[in-house]
Amino acid sequence: MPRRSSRKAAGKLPDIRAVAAAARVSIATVSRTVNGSPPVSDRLKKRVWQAIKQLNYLPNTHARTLVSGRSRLLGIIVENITNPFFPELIRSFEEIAVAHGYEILVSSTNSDPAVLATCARRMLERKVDGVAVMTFGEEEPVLDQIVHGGIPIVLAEFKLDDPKASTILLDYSTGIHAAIRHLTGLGHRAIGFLAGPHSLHSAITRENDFRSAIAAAGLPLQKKWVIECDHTLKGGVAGFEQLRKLGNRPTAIVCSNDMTAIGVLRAAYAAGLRVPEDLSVVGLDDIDFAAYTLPPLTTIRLSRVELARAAFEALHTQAEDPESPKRKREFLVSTSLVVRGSTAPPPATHPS
Amino acid sequence: MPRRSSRKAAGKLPDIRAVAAAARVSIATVSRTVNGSPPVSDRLKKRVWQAIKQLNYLPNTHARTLVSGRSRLLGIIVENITNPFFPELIRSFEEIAVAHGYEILVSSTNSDPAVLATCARRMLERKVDGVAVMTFGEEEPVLDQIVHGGIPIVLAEFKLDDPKASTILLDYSTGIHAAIRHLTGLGHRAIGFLAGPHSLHSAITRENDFRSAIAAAGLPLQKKWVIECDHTLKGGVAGFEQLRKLGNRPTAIVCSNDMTAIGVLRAAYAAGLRVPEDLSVVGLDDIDFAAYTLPPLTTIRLSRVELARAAFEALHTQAEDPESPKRKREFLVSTSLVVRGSTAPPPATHPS
DNA sequence: GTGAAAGCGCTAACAA
DNA sequence: TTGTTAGCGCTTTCAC
Repeated sequence: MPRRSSRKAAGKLPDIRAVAAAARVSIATVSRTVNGSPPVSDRLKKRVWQAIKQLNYLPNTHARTLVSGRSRLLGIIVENITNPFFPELIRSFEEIAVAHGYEILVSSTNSDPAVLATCARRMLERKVDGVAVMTFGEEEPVLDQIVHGGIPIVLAEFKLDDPKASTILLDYSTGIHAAIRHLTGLGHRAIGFLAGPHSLHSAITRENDFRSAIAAAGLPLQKKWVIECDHTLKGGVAGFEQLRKLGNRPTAIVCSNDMTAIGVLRAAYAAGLRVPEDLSVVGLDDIDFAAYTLPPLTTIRLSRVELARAAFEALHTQAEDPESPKRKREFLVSTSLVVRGSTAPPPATHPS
Repeated sequence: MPRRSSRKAAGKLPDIRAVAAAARVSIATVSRTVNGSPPVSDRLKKRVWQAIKQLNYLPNTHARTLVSGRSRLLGIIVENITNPFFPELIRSFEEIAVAHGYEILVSSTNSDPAVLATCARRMLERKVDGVAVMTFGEEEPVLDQIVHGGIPIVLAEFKLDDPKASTILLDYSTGIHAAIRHLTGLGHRAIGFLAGPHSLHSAITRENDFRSAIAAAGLPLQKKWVIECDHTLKGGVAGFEQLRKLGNRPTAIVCSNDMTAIGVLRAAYAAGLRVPEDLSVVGLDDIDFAAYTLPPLTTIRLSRVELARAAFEALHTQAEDPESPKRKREFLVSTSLVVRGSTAPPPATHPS
């Protein structure tokens, strides 16, 4: 086995001492070189890098973390990894994090507070440098744990009164108002809303924004046209069924998220209704899939990239520069309407 | 601030020494208690747990890893997290891992060997206890690095000649043969195949299995009906377009994965063709979404749960019990046909 | 059963 | 500029 690693006792990975020995310098010099800490001469630097390459040395992050107190690990806790919105968010977050030399730890709570507690514990044990809590729910009590662990935290739609906490505000209003204007412009006056579970802040905010947009459009709000669903595809199917059972159903439906809207598409098809000719449907999120439903979904885009970027920035600046007084504590991510094929003028015949 | 943590100097998290002091025992006893190592009397055990609870103590995993050499961290490298198959796989893998007290590190290579190399390096630095490589591609050279790092590894569809390596074999053949039998049973004789990128082992295996299934059915293979796509939805759209340009197109199309099949559904709709009346479509994977396409997709199921379970088992047994001679080195995950709405008898009129 | 003490591999003071 | 050394928080011999 003519491998470079055969020089040392087999089975043992090279450590900083091995590198120091090979480069004939002290371990401090190796450490400095690896970390780019200033005072190292080019001559030694070169010798060290050569030894590192030769031995195939990789620094042990655990040892590093132990002494430096920084793990370069970031946690992200999402509500439900089954909803495509979240993998997309995680992916953006990971890309940014890895580009900055961080690793990420992912957890999905499935909206279960007990699971959230476990997640928080796991993050604390692994000494993450920050946690992004993207659950959009009722989380205050458990989060306490993280905050008291002294770890930077960033939340979506939730303010925590702690210097280590930041908040990302989601401006659903802009997108939802645009959607309603789009619909009324098309001639719709009967507009329903399939809401998310009321246990989520975001769901309530979205519903409220819908109500105010309807009011702003001068439309009366039909109470039974606002139905609480659960942000899943199945929930959307069920919600639409409920709406259909009503004597008069709306000609357009706005949904609290895309999965719900896709459920409506599905249920409408099963009921023999054509979208958008017989029924207009609007989603919210603009998951990747939305462009490929049949018909392509008109939806309110909530950029995962922006959200991930804001979350990372909040954590990163807090971790790097905790004292900075000018550190941003609040971030705003906006929404916008994407018009595709699931909306059209209402049928000419009066709706029943 | 009447918090339990106020007893110690603020700002500092309780460590094992603090617990030992509070329980009036040595740190060794605390360690033994936490780890469930045998010789600790119930009396002391109780005192220790009480102190732990009281101080809200969490062991530092990095310190633990440093001394024990085990990180309880498992890596999973996937080909493309954008394909819903992979988030679903990751999720299963995570569930199993967390249930066993492991944490996971996720990486997506996007089929780029350079990224794979980076991933491998990241995993090595974090001292993972094992890596599941679910890229289904050409990876031998880089993987060397992991193997030489002495870390257990499990690959999909790829055998590595190393005692630390295991393999998961995918039995596509069963499912694909079942699909062809289903199609011929329906009356189809003109069957096309939209393959995956030839850079992936799995894509080639799937294509070969298709060819042999066609032969087994006694059908002639139309060469131009086998088209290389790229396992994406867009690729499926393009592949179908190509097929449609042919004078005579097949009455049924089997796709190398579900995303491709969904692309075909989409493209067929755009072309004014009805599925399954005018065209039958079969996918492969059975991603969660497949049940909700319009129409629901008939597909060959490749269980993510089984795959994840096999991957975890391979890594876990190898990590826990490396010497065991009876350790399984090969795992088999099978496939099966799920008949839904995208397949039906071919149109009565002869295909052009 | 329990405790004292020796490190795991590394960074950061402090000296030189 | 470089080297020496003292831990980071924990597990694990080894004595008691």
